[in-house]
Amino acid sequence: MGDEQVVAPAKQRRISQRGLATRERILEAANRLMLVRGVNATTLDDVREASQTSKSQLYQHFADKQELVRALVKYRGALVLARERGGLERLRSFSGLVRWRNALVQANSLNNGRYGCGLGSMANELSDQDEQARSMLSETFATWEKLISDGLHRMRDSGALRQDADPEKLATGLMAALQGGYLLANAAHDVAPMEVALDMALEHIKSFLVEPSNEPTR
Amino acid sequence: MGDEQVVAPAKQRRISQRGLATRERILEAANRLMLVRGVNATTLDDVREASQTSKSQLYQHFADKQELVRALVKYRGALVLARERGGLERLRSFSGLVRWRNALVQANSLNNGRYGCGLGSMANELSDQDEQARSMLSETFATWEKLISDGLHRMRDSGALRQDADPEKLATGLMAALQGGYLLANAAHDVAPMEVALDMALEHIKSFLVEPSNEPTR
DNA sequence: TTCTATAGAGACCATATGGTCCACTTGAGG
DNA sequence: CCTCAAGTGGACCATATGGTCTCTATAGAA
Repeated sequence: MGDEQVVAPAKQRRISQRGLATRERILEAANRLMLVRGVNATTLDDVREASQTSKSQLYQHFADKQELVRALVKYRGALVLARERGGLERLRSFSGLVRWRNALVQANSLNNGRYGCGLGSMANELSDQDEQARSMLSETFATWEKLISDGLHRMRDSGALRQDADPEKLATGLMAALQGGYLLANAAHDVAPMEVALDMALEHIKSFLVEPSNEPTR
Repeated sequence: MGDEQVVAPAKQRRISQRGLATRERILEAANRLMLVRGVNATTLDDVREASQTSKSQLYQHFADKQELVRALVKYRGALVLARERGGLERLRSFSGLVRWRNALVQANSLNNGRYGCGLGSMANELSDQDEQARSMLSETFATWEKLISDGLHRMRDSGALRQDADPEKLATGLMAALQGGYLLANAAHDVAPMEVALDMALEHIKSFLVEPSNEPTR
């Protein structure tokens, strides 16, 4: 052994558009089903049926269920981060934070609080079951928090936030309030707790504003 | 139909000490296993083995797995509420809140952030799967929050908290921070996020103190 | 058009898991 | 001591579920 890596072109399997589309369809179906039923309560047969594919497709694209789940963690993480980048990368003021809050609350209220956060629920279910998934989720949360803390840094640099504000801690606190809010809202089937939680976190951030604004929190 | 309820003594099955002990053993084992593996990932055989019982015991005390899970929801709820009553029913000052925070953080740090809150994880897994369980969990959260808000009410009545403090909202916010903290800590395998989250909530409550104390947050 | 590798359908398999059943044991009341 | 219901052990069953395999269809390169 030693040179087969050089000689063999790694058996680079060609992948067609059609194949890619199928893979996408599977992930999309898994995403939908596992959000409402949870990962462990969703069977491969459910996914197969919902994605209009066959067993062989599932196993052509994913080695086993665990791999599908891990791919879903990436997929969902990418979705959430893309959405959040849209709402956070231009964040420069407290009112921007309020708009961000309102968007999350409104989206969740459409489900009456149900289902919670796609990342949070996976984290809960997988953290003690799949170390690799846990690690990816943890990184995704970190990236998400960074989007927030970057915005807070911009606010601090521009003088909107006081110097003694700690953007990293504020971001972690806000994320915890968001996740806890999702969880309580899901248990209550009511967005209200999520609103209260986010408002608390925003009030706390507000207390670091240089000149306390009179903007309504909602 | 109409009088069988009056006539029949409801087939009141005698239950012996021995039987009760077995039931307890089953619940205790289910509690332990399902906390670390999750409900759906724990099999009845796991529970049977861990509780040193047999299949017939399981089905003598619980109609099916769902009933066992519902019993566990009650069991765990009672445990948590008993523990929390101990820490909260004498709550009369901000420093009491800090002690409460410290106890939770220390307990969780023993697991390096793992496992999260027994109620929160069940809520996440069961809310979209078992309406009855969800409803019980939601009530348990409400009772838990009430323990907190009662304490805050006492603080407000005694003049420690300002009149414009809203104990119910503060309690919900604190609970969300706690649950979100558990979740992030579990994903990170590190208590730190939980500490930050709780500290944020406590800072927020502190901002309602009549005379801002200089007590350290930890 | 022909050839070949990928895409796809779905029968099939092994096992895990929830759930049933029956025979045996135990213990408290008569 | 006898009796009988509660308690217990564990074999057994049906099915769900993850996973494999084989045969066919399709599409792009030559």
